[in-house]
Amino acid sequence: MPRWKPDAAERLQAAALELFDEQGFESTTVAEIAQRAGLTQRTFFNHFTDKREVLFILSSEIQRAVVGEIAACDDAVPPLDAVVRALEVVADGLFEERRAVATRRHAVIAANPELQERELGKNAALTDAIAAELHARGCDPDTAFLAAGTAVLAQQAAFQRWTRPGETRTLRHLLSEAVRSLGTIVSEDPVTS
Amino acid sequence: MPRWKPDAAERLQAAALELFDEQGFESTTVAEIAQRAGLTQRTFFNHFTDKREVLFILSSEIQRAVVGEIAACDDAVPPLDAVVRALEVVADGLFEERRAVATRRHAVIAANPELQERELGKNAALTDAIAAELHARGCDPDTAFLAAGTAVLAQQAAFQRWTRPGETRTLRHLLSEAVRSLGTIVSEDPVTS
DNA sequence: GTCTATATGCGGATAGAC
DNA sequence: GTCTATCCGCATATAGAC
Repeated sequence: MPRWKPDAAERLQAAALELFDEQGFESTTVAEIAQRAGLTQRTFFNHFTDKREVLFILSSEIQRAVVGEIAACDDAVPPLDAVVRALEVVADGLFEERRAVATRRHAVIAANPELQERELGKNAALTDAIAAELHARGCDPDTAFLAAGTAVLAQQAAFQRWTRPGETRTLRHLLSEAVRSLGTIVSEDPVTS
Repeated sequence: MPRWKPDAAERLQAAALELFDEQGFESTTVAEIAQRAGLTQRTFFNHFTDKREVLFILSSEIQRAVVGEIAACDDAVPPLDAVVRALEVVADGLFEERRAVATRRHAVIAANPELQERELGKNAALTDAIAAELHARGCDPDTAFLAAGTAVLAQQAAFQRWTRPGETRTLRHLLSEAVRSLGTIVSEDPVTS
C-alpha cells in the first residue's frame, strides 16, 4: 500500500481544471487547487513552476514524442510530410483518449489572456524543436522553419475543430483535412505557381 | 511655440531602444528611458501600458494597414494572395525605410523571453485580424485562419532574413521568396496531392 | 523589514483649438 | 471662456531582491 495516492500531477491538473471552470483562472488560488487534490501548496510548486503551468502538463511529452517520430522517419520523406505523420501518430497516441479534458482545458485557456500567451509560447517552442529536428535531418534552416510552422498551423486548426462541441471526427482526420486545405490555399496563390 | 517637443512616443521608443541595446531590457528602468527622452516616468505610462509595449509602437498601425489593404482588394483575388499582396504593400510603405531600427529592435527582442512572448501575442493578434477580414470577404472561418496563418508565417520567415546582418534584399523580395518556398514545401507533401 | 522597480489612480497645470 | 490633448506630481498597490 503506497503512502500517497499516485499521479499527483494529474490530480492537481484535474482539480485545477474544475476550479478554473467553476470560478475562473484568476480568482482561483493555488491553495484551493492543492486542497481539492488532497495535497499541499508546497507540493503544487514542486510539480509546476507557476499556476499556469498546471494546464500544460503534457506539452513536454508531446514535444518529445513528435520530435522522436520525426527522427525515426525515413530521410527520404519530405519535411512537411514527416512532421504531419509524426503529429498524426501523436494525435492517436496522446490526444484521442483525452478529448473531454482537452475540450474543457481549451475553453479555460480561451477565457484568459495569460493562458493564451503561455499556449502561444508552447506552440512556438514546439515549432522550434521540430525545425531543429528537420535541420538535423539535412533541411536548410529556412525550409525547416517554414515546414515546422506550417505543420503546427495545421495542428492548431485541427485542434480548434476537434474541441468544438458536436464535433466527432478524430484529430488525425481533422489534421489531414487541414493539411489538404493548406494545399488548396497555397496552390491557389499566383505567386507560387 | 508648443509647450512640449512633439512625438513623445517616438522619442521614448528611440531612447528605450538605445538603452536596451546598451544595457539590456531588464536592467533598464522606465525612469532612465523617460529621462533620456526628456520626459517623466508618468508620461511613459501615459503612452504605454507597460515597459515592453514601447517596442511595439507600430504594431497597431501595421495591423490596420494590412487589414485595410485586404479590404481594398478585389474579391476575386484568392485569400492567401490577397494577404500576401497586402503584406507586400506594407513592407514597402512601413518597413523598408526602418530597416536599421527594425534590426536593432529584433536583436533586443531575441535576447529577452518576455519580449518574445509579447511578439508572439502581436503576431497572433495580426493573424486573427487578417482571418476576420478574410471571413468578412466571404471566406469560411477555417480557410481564413489557415490563409492568415500561412501568410504571417511567411512574413515571419522573411522578417527574420531581412534583419540578418549582411542581408540587403528588400522585405518584399524576401516575402515573395518565402511564399514560393511554402508552395514547394506544401506541394511536396503526399497528403495534399 | 527595506529597497527598488513596475504599474495605476487621481488631480493639476498649460498650450492651442473652438 | 471652455474644451481637449499632453504632460507632470504625488500617492500607492504589488512583487521581487536582499
